[in-house]
Amino acid sequence: MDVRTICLGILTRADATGYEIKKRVEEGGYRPFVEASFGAIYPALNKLTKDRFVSVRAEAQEKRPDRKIYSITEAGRRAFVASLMKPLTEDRHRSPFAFAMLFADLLPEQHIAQMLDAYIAHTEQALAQLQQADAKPKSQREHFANGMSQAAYAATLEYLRSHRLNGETRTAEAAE
Amino acid sequence: MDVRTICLGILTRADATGYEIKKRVEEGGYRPFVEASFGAIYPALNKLTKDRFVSVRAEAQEKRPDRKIYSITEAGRRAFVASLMKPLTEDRHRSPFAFAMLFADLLPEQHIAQMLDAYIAHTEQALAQLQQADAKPKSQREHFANGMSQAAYAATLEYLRSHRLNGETRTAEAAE
DNA sequence: GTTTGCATGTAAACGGTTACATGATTGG
DNA sequence: CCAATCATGTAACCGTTTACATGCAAAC
Repeated sequence: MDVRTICLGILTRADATGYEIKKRVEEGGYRPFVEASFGAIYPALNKLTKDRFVSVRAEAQEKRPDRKIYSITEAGRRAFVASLMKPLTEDRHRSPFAFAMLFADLLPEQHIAQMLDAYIAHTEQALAQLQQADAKPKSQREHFANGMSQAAYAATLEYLRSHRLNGETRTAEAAE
Repeated sequence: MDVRTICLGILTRADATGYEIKKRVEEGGYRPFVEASFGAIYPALNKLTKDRFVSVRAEAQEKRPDRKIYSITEAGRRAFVASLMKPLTEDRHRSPFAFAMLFADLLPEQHIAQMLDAYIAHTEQALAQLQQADAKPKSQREHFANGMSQAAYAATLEYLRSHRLNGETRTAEAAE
């Protein structure tokens, strides 16, 4: 999902500025499977405006840049739906942690333990954020998508917790 | 994990040509959390050679380009371990499917069903591949990393299967 | 008094993908 | 007969990240 499509999606829910779009991507139900930085969002919004997929109205502010509030147009809605309808690209799950684990035999035992702790903590956080987002009233579909992510995170956590000590024990045995 | 690091990792296991590195990334335990294309691998190997992290020996072949067999050097091993030791970047899970599901209310019911079926089939395949890779003798660590991915996939599948019909029923009710 | 939040934008650099070029061999 | 496998490599292009520029106000 490129940033243009992400922007269109967010704008189907409500009008927003570039700044607000970033916030919405970070919070709630969009994370963890989409991302967008300012450097990508602002140019994307300009291109969408040129293409007439969104319209802008500026709101003057004192001592601050004007708020540029974007709304999706009918053409934008059609383009967005069209992009969801055409065959989706595959999920891409890049995990430096999992990759590192494959080579854990090259790493000090202590460091592996730290990495595991950090990863578990991080996954717990992500899960908590998803649960929080889920608490707010949502459409059934959003609930569904959120639940899918929660299921994956919860299973990962359970696996890590139950295999952590085992792994250490086995390594200790192997060291004898 | 950039392609250079991925190449180094593969080469810690065994010498390989660029072509073989690609194959090993696609098969077995590396998928689904790493990827690398030829257009990335060959330049990466050239850079690694320049940096003395790998060495090459060419094997002449008739009617085919020479096989260039790469070996990791001591310096390469150290660089690889160092890159695993420094703070890892976060996992990035980009899921066009999950994103599309968030906006499923904009899509025809039939199309959603198709997307779900395709995604379930795809996830089943990925899980099967992981289980297959796991059947071959592996180090404990590789088994651990593989198991983590399997747990996540299995949980996702279970979730999708158990919520699929519910989703359809609810939608049918909502349509009345 | 420093950090965070608000608010927009540009430009250079980066890493990677896609398509192309070349071409014999084997298997369906 | 066509597709896939083996085998390397280049070049154009793409989207994105990162760093920079600007600057007030409120909260801690």
